[in-house]
Amino acid sequence: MPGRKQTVSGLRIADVAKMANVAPITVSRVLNQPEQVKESTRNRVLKVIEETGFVPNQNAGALASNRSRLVAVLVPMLTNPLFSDTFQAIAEQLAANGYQVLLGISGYEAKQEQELLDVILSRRPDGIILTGTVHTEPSRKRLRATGVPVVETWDVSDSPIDMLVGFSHEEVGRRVAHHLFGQGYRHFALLSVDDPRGKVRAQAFLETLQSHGITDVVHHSFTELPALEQGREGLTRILETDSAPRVVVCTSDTLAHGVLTEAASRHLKVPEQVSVFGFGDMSFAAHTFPPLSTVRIDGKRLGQLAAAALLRRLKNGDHDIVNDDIGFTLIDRHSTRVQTP
Amino acid sequence: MPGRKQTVSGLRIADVAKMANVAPITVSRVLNQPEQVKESTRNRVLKVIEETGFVPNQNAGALASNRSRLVAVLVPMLTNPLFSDTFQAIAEQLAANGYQVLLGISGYEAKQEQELLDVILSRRPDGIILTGTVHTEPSRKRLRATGVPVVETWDVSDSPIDMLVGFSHEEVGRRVAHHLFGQGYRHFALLSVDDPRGKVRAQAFLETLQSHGITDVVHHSFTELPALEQGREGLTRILETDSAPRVVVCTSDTLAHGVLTEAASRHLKVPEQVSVFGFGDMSFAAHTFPPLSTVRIDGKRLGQLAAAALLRRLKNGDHDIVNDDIGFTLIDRHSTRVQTP
DNA sequence: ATGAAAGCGCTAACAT
DNA sequence: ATGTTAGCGCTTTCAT
Repeated sequence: MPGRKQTVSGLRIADVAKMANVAPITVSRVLNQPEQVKESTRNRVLKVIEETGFVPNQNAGALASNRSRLVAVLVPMLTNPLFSDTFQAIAEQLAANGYQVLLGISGYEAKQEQELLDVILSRRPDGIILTGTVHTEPSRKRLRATGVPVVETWDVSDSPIDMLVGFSHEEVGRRVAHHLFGQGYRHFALLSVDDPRGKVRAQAFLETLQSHGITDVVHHSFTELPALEQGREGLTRILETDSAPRVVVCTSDTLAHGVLTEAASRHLKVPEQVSVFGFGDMSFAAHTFPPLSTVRIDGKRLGQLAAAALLRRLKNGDHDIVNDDIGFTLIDRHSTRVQTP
Repeated sequence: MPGRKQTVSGLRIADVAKMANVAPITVSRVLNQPEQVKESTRNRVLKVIEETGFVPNQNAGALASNRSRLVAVLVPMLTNPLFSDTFQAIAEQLAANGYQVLLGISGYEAKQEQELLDVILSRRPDGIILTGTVHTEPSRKRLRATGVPVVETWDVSDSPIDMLVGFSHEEVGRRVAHHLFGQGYRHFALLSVDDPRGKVRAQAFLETLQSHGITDVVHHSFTELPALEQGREGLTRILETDSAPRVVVCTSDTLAHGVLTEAASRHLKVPEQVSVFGFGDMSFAAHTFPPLSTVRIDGKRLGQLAAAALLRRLKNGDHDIVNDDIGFTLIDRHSTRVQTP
C-alpha cells in the first residue's frame, strides 16, 4: 500500500466529513470559503474540527488547488540587521494574510541565489520576494518563465523581473557626496564593506567627489559583514595614513558606530576633529554619542510595500506594474557639522 | 477536470521519464536515491532534466512520501539580534542537509505561538525548532501527539517536549550576582526588558543579591525590545535616583551599550564611576568603549547543536534523548573592575 | 447549498 | 536495476 497516514490528529478531511454527516468537499469549503456553507452546517463541521483537533494537510491542498500559500523570501544574511526590519515587516504582513514564509538565505553572490532558486521553486511558492536586483541570467529567465509573482527589493533596476520596491544606491552615494561637499567638507575618508549594494554606494560617492575635484579619498574596504570592530579598525587605519581633520563616510551605520567608538576611545572630538556619516539610520543611530548623521532608509515601510504589492497580485489577480522608489533622507545629527569649516 | 498543470518548466516527472525512455519511478530515484540507478541511465535522465529545466513538485513528493523536507523554525522576533546567530546557523545547517526552513514569528507570548502552531503543522514539517521552553499546555500536547521531532532552544526545562539545547537563565542571574558581589561591588542597579527569559535572569539576580543582604537595587524595566535608547534612558533614570558609584547590570548587551554611551556623553568614567555588565556577548561587546563585561552565550553553537540534534533524528531515526546545557561564560572586560573598591 | 467523481504529481510497496 | 500499480489528502469541475 503506497503512502501512509500522515495526519496530525489521526484524521483526514474525509473522516471529519463522516463525523459531521457531510461530504468531504463541504469540510473543504468550511475551511476555505466558509461563506459558501450554510451556517448550521458550518457550525456542525467546525465543532467536529474543534473537538478532534483536526489540522488539514496543506501539501495535499497545494497539490490539488495549485496554490501553495507559501511565499519565499530570500535574504542575503540573517545576521545583517539592516534587513531585519524589512524581513520582519514582510513576514508579518504575509502571515496576517494567510501566507507562510519559506526562508532562503541567498548570500551575497548571485550564483548562490541561482542554486537556491530551484530548491525554492520545487515548493511552488505563490510568490517570491528577493533582496537586490542582481541576479544571474538563468535566474531571471527561470523566474519569468514560471510566471510566479516576484518582488525585488532594496534596489532599483531598469529591467525588473516583475515588481520592484527599492531605492537607488547610486543616488545615495551621489547625494551624500554633494551634501557633505556642500557643507564645506573637503577631506574625505570612506569605509565600506564589499556587499554588492554597498559597493555601488561607495563607487558613486567617489565619482561624485571626483567631479568636485576631490581625488585624495582615503578608502578602506572590508570583506567581513559590517561590525563595530571594522569601524574602529577603519578609523585607526585612516589616522595612520593622515591625521588631518576629515569626515569619515561609512556604507553602514554599524561601521560608523565603530568609528564613533574609536574616536571616543582616542578622545577625539566629534564632529570637530573627525566627522562621521553613516548609512541606514538603524535604531541606534539617533542614540549614539554624538548622534549619528546618516542616510535614513525606511526598511519597515519597504517591507510593507513589498508585501502589499505581492498580496495585491495574489488576491486580486491584478497585473499592475509596480516599480516603487521609496527614496531616502539625509539626516544631519551631530556627528557632522553643518557650518563651513 | 480537477487540478491544473502546475509545473515550472511545463513538465512533470512522467514527461521527463518518457523523454529519457524510463519509468517515472526511475526519474524519482535519480532525484532522491541516485545511487540506486545505473550510471548510464542516471546520466540519461539527468541530461533530460538539465536540458528541460525540470523542477520537481515537492508538495506532491511530500504528499506521496510523507516527508516534507520542511523544518519549521519559530523565533520570537526577527529584529532581536540576540537570536540571529542561532537562526542563521540553524538555517545553514538545515539547507546543507536538504531541508527548507519554514519561518514562524511567535512573538513573546505562548498564546500567540499556539495559534501559529496549527498553521505550521498544516505543512507537515519533518521537524520543529522552538525558541524557549514556555509553551501553552495545548501546544505541548499537540506537539507530543503528532510525534514531530521538536527541539526547544535558548532555555532549560525539567519536562522538555522532546529534545532541548539551551542554558539556564536562572543560573545566569545567580552567577552574575555572585560574580560582581565577589569582586566587591555593593551598589547595584538593574536594567531589564521584560521578555520571559530576561525576567528570569533579572529575578534570579535580585534574589541572589538579597541572599547577600543587598536589597536596595535600583531596578528599571522596559517593555520595548532592547535598544541603545533604553540603555541611555536607563542610566539617566538611575543617576536621578542615586548618584553613588555602582554597577549597572543589564539583561541585554544592547542595553549595556546604551549605558556606556550615556556614560560617555556625561563624561562619566567607566568603570571608575559607573561599571556596566551586559548579557549576550554580541558581536560588538568586545569593541565598545570600554569593552563590555558580559555573559557570553554561543548562539551560533547553540543553533548548530539544535540543528544537528534534529538532523540526527531525521536521518538516522535514532531516538536519543537530547538535553544539552551549553552553558555560558562570564567575561570580564573593562566596563567592570576586578579589584575590590 | 451540497455532493460525486476525477485527478493534482509524486513515491511506497511489490514485482520482475 | 528497473517497472507496475495504487494511493497520499485534498480540491476542481460538473451536477443536483
